[in-house]
Amino acid sequence: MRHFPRSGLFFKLIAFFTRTYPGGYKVKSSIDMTMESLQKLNPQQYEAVTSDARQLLVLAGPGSGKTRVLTQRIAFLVHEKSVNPRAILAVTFTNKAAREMRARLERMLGGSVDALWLGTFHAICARILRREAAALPFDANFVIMDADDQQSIVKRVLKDLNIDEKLYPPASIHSIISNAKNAMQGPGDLRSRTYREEIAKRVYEQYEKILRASNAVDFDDLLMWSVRLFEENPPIREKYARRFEHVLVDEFQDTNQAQYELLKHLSSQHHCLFAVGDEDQSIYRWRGADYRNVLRFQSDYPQSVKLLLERNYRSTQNVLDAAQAVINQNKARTPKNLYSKRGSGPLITLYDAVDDHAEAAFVVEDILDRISAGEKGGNFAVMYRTNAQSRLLEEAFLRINLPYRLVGAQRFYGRKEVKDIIAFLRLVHNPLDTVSLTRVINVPPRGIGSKTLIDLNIQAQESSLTPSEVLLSLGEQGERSPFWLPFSSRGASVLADFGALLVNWREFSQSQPLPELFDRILKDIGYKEYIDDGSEVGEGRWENVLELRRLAYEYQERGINEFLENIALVSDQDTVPDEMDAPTLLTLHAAKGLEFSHVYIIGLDEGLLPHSRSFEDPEEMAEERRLFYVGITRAKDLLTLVRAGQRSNYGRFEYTMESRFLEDIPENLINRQGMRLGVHRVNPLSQPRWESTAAAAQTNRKNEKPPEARFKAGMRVIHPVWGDGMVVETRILGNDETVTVMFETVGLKRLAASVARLEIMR
DNA sequence: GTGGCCCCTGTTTTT
DNA sequence: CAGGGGCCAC
Repeated sequence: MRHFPRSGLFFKLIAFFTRTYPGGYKVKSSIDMTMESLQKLNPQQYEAVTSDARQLLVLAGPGSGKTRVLTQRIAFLVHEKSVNPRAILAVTFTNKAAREMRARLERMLGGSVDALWLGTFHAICARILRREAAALPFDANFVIMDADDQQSIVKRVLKDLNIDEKLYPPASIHSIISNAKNAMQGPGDLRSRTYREEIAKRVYEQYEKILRASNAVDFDDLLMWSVRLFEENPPIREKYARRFEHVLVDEFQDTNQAQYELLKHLSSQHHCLFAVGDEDQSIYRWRGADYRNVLRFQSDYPQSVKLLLERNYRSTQNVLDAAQAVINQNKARTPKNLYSKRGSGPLITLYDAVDDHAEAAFVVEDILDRISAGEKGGNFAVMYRTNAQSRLLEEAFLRINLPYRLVGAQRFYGRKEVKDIIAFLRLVHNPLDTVSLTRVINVPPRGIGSKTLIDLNIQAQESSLTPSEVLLSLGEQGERSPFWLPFSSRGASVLADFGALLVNWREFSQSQPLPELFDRILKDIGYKEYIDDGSEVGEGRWENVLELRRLAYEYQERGINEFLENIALVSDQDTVPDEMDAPTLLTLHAAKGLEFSHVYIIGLDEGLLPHSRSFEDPEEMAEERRLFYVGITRAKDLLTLVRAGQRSNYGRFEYTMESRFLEDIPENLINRQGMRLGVHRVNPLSQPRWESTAAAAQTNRKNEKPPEARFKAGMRVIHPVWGDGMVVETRILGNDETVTVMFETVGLKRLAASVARLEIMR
């Protein structure tokens, strides 16, 4: 290894030079953050960043600065090894991580690093496939089918093949297809020893036909086709492999077979592969991730160097001890000894709530108390196993008027109204997209039911066209279209009407920017009237559409293609509103890679965490444990574990058993609170549930229940979270005062005076 | 042939 | 409690 001077003077000196790299790339270093921060690395990190080993495997415990190492490594390569940024490829787990890393690199290197390839596997693959479309069975503006689309394709195929959905659930058939793709298997590679396998194979074949006919790929295809492209086209592979002198991957433990092979292809010329990961944080087995890639890496690259990062910079020792106690129960792992120099810190709280409502109430009240005491809202996170658990939390947050941020792309993009509009846009962009066509052809209802749809498909098939082409012909030529006669007169005219809309939109989109097209579609189909029935729910739906519209605005310059691609590839973490200083609600999966000062993990009950679906399979149980481990290790200072003695699973109340994982945490690290110690304020069984939680929220706020109006319009007030504001309106509702305040930061809010802790300013 | 209504079922995690 | 599918009435 080349010795590398660590003297501060030297670093400051080189900071004044403008360096020129082979290939003409220039970076002007102003303040040399690269070198300055290099000094702050611990010996292991320093070794990882500066090592000359061609293949490096960094096994990094949680909070050990692995992202930092990755970023520094890139900066080091560019700055010290004179590697041209265009010769570097770095793979991150989320788009957000990629964005942040790019920003950090630009700061460190003092210039743009546009030439560096940095993104998720899926985004990188999409980029490659669009570039190399000429060698592929689809063209460059293919659309990407999401999980929903995939499911509906499978359903359609099952219907076409006359297969009973009850016997062969679409989800399970789809997972067979997905697994096959992750293992680089086509329909022909699938075994067919059982009837079930035979079915899956046949569905797979048809499924592929639909994708190709739609000029579409699914998530798994992005990876599979990229690998296949490289396998079957050595010149193309060499082009990329020659370019990428250095390939770096984050979250390596969560790569699947296709991703691993892709990495090997991409680094097949220079063989410089830098992988960072942690077996203990592998939580995506169910989607094909295989932490044994870590072992494969070592046997594929016998020369590779393995480094361990064990020093934790994030958490207190109590948190780490609990985490270790939990993960140590898993066999077959590289033993690590995490240590922190942050001191033992406070005990871990385990709160035993009577039921799920009390669970949510406890969390929210605890957070409110701490925020009121001056803590920043953004320091808090509440984590759970299943998305459904967020609901009670949200209700509790709303009840006490505390803003929160909910993480989850599905939450937004999975909504019907959002999916509808996206489907319209996709259809305009790519009329071959039959999945989208089927989705929206009768939205809002325009008289195109199943019979007409079947006729349309028959017509299309008989003339070897796609349904959209038939539709467009009807739309353009009306009665003169060759397809007019075969339909019933009613069918022909409703189809022609919709076809005409589509024709217009397509023309319109040639000359007009995306937001204009967006508005035009909404107007033409009367979408607002369709979804907004004036109710609160309806208004919410319309607001979602407007939110999507706002997003479309951001893509005015970049265009519809990028808009659709980014929508298809958003990850949950991409949806964290960074600018907002409020507690974060997220699944344990979405929490990977993040950290918070205060972490609450709720639902520590058997069946939820660990989830009941993992009971039979020890491998899955081990993954549940890792998931819990990931959650625990997100906490910097305070960890609070919460469970509920009973919860309403589907409609009915059920008693729960404490999670087995809790037994593994030594008692001396835990401070037990809740039901068992009689801390509960209200007996939930004596009253209706909603009242008990509302009452709990009230009684908890000790004194301030105003007998009469405390506030007046025009008063200046201050809120612990939203800051300064002015009272707009106030009125007495029941035994409480409702105040409407215009805040400088968040605008208009309506608050209950007894709960909101508004302070009047002079 | 379409659309609305009712019943039934079924709950992990997501690029 | 919600979404989807099947059935029945216009």
